[in-house]
Amino acid sequence: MATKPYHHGNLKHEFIEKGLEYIDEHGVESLSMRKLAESIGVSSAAPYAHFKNKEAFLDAITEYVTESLTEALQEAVEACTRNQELLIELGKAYVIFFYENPLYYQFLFGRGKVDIHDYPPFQLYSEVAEQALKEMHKKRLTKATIRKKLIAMWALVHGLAQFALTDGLLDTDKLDSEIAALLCAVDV
Amino acid sequence: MATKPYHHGNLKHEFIEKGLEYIDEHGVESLSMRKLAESIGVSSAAPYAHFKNKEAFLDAITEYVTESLTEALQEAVEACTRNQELLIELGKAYVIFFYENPLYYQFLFGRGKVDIHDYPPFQLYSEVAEQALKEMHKKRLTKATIRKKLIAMWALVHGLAQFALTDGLLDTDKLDSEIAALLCAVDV
DNA sequence: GTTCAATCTTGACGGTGATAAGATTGTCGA
DNA sequence: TCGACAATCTTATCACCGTCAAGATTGAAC
Repeated sequence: MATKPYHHGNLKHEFIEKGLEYIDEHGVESLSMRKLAESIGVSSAAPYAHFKNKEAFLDAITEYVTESLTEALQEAVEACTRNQELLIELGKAYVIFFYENPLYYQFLFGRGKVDIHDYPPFQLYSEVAEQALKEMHKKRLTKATIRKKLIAMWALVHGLAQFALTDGLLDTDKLDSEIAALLCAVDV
Repeated sequence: MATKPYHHGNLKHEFIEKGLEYIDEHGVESLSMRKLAESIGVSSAAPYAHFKNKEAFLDAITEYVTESLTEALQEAVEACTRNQELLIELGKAYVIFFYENPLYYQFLFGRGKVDIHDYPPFQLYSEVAEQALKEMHKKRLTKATIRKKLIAMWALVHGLAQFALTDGLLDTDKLDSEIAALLCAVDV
């Protein structure tokens, strides 16, 4: 029989993976390093060779979730060509990401670790949306106007994500058209 | 010298008050029932005569914060008469509430306990805003349109509150006009 | 004044994050 | 090939946490 090796080999990665899974299922509140370690079959002190402490571990997961979200947005960008569509598709991708993983929203924004200034999803959104806005309005917009529209659109999308967590508020069958209609309320 | 009485007399209230204070200063993450009990000068098991467990205690604080927010909105309503102003003042009150107590935002929405369907601030906002919208448009709006506008406005305001937590994104000197300008981006 | 329920203390339990000390192993240069 | 070294893991332990059971203290009601 194959006894398990003393060195796991990929413990850091498996910890993040299992942590992600746990948060997705039960939320971060009841997550413990010890339970995670046990479920992997490793001692309770093992993770501390890879993460300074629990907070650093959760930071690593935050980074992972943020990357996933950025990728989802990136895919939305690549999947469409027209500028008007682009803004809507970006918003949809953002809302749907959290609609499909409601506990990620709590995890991400409940820890107060997201600094908008250094938040890749917002950076990607800003660049893409700014470009689209400029093309749509043929460069007639001032910087201040663009900034205002960007913040308004992003805030709307981010707020909608919170709504998406509550059942029944957004019609899930028509999530696409719902979001499109709402985004159109902002005069872009 | 006056020895402290065996019965505190108002422990439940003081616990909520101290808990609120602690969350406002340090956030909910490091809050412990024991520390709170000690700071009040009572044994660690004392609070459990008033709260079933820690979660129930935090629920009580949630209720308190929610009430405070509702009152802030109510004051904003009473302080202005014109309908156009009303929508903006409501939004401002909401954003400023969390701008002044950033950790409340994390506490409230990081626990996943806020059910929009039973969230007094949203109910108040909905009633007031719906009334204002109807008067402004002389009853020409369909129910679907009103619903759409309500959700859009609320989502925008709620998203802005998240922004307000990040320094520098909203110009704090001109918070009033900033919010007004952003809300005007929604075609109300 | 007795009784009773509410309130508080003491003491304990299992679970948690974290650290120190030591065991095990892969790696890399001599 | 071998020996050192660093990385990784275990064991044992610590202080802290939420929570409960048992009992002490008290105000209020009869």
